[in-house]
Amino acid sequence: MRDSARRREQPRRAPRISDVADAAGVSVATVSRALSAPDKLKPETRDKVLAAVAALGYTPNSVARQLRAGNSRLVLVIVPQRTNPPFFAEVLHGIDVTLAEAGYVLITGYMEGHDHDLRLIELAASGHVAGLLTVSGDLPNVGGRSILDAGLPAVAICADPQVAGLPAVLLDDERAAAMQVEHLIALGHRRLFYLSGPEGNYNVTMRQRGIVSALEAGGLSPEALIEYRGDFAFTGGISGGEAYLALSDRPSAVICGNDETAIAFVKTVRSAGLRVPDDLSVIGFDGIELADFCEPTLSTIAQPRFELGRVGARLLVDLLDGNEPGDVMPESGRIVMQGRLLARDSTRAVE
Amino acid sequence: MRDSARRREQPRRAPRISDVADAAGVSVATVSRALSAPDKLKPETRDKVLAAVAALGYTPNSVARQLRAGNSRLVLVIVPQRTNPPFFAEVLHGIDVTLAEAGYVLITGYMEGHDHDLRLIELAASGHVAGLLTVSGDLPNVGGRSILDAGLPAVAICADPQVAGLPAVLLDDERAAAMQVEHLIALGHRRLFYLSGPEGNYNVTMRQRGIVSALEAGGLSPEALIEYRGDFAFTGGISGGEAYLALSDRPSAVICGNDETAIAFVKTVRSAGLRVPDDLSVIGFDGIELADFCEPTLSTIAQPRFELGRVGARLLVDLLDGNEPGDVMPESGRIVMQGRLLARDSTRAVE
DNA sequence: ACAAGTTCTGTAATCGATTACATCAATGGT
DNA sequence: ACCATTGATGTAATCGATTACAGAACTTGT
Repeated sequence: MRDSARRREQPRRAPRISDVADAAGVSVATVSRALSAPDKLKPETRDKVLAAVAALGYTPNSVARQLRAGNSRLVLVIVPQRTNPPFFAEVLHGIDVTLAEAGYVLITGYMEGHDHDLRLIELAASGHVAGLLTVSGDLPNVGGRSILDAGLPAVAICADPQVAGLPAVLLDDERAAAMQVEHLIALGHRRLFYLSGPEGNYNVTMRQRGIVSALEAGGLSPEALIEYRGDFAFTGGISGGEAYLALSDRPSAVICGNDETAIAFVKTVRSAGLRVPDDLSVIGFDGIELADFCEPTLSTIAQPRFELGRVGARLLVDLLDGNEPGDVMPESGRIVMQGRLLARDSTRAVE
Repeated sequence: MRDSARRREQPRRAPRISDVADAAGVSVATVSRALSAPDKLKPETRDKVLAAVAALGYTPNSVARQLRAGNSRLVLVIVPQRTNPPFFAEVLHGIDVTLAEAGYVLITGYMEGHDHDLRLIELAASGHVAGLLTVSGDLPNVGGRSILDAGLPAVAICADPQVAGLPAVLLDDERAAAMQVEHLIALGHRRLFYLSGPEGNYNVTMRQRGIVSALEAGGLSPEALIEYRGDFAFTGGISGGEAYLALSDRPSAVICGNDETAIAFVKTVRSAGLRVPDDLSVIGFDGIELADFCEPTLSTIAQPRFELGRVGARLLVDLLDGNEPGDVMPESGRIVMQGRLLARDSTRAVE
């Protein structure tokens, strides 16, 4: 069977409800009811209509339906472009599965640049979209016009809930970062190199707090930590590695902002002849699959990526269903999940 | 400034064109013209209307516009879920950038399972979407109903163009796989282990051909190749590694279907005490960033991932603009791009 | 000052589906 | 046998924008 031929048989224009009505010899109202409230029709009428629907291959035009109903089944998800795909892919998977269960479809809006973002702002304001999820701390904002101005129900996932005042599903970044430090202190490390992320980033700020308080709790002074700003990407791992190598008195352990950064860091210091974990311990963050396949296997903090996406999407669906925020989430406006330490080969006790 | 307060000031309902008309003291037609054909209005009328638009924060409802105009600015992109995120992320980036330039918005449809796919089929048939891109060889097809039945303009990227008869943008998989073999033969390898992908997959089939012909051209018999079916994921690399280890007489080189598989394969055989490239050479496929950060750095075939997405999206946009396929692409219906060998540390000449 | 032509703006039809209300038929009660 | 009630279906308004056409206002030429 040649598919190209099959497609040519398709009518040039998609069948409308009136085409079905004509074919079945009923009114458009009856067709509409046959599809949305079959019980209200006499069985024989219903069957006649459904037969015509099947014969014509009719699918209701959802644009018209949406205009009339005033609501949409589309959810816009804002994602950072080109950053940490293995992490976001899994969060998106949780989102996608959950939205699908609730009958929503996902529009992915990559944060990219100004003109690009403007399109997303207009999309949100244009009535096409029912709600908004953001997995990015930065939100489209062009010329003082924010994507939030559209007033759509919105939920932040792993992103700063403060700026926007949005309900949020978050990792307990503070605790998770403290776990990194505690793990290293427990192994006897006394001086740490911290390869962090961009200034102003919510996750970075929260983790900073956790690190500081864990240092204190572990009896170390703030000077025990040398910080270097990275970017959550491979590039930051390389420059961070170079910065580490340039130190005259190198700390024995390194905390990385995410796994990709950690992997690039390890690669960089190894090329310079250092051995991990013999010469230094390295711990990552995120728990992407790959962290278990690199050399040495990477100790890290696993985030419940799928669950973060799932719970965030569920929350949005609840809000779209008309529930009040107070009914579906804690007073604080936040649902907080915990990271989990995966101690592997890249961290080791000091001799 | 408290954003939550700002949002509360928003009118409960988005302003309509008639609200603007009232505010400006003109008819709805004039408002519409002020936005779409400003030259046709007396400058003072136009300014009055635009002032009202700005004052109310009016954005045209694109659902109504779409219903009237009969066309949409949404493109549905079908992507495999949970497979090789680093690869697809970059292809998607090329697609997204290109669609954005042309004023389109991307809906990501992950291939997942039956109910999930049914939603995508209905989305395509519902008039919501202008066109279709697929980066997946499998297309949503539930109960004999295919997403292609909607008759949308569609383009395949890196995916089987045969089944669907779609215009396609492809990597020359046959040539690329031949390059893998040629590289290994040039290094003196005479027996190869081939960790391939799922049976029936277009890329797998084409590469198979390239491998066979390159073996022949290199003077090797087909028996020089031992094939093991993987899955383009980490798991396939592990099971493939175990299969390799179980061989009594192991080939000196291994060809992998993609980089993630190769990385997991390397990890597996190393845990068993084998050294790469001392004991065996391994070559991957795709050229994801990570391939240059693992240990040892991975020889691979780089795909022009961004360009594949870009060219595919451009082609779809041309078709949506009403161009005939013959005007914007070769007679064959295919645009073919070449891979590039990246020879790194995981492959080495036999002694 | 008036006809003819421009220029500008308003009225109303339209896109395709949903649904309140109207209408008509069938049923049951007395 | 007739009225009231229920059930089934049709008619037409509606969602919010665009645009063909109509009509008003304003020029210009004679």
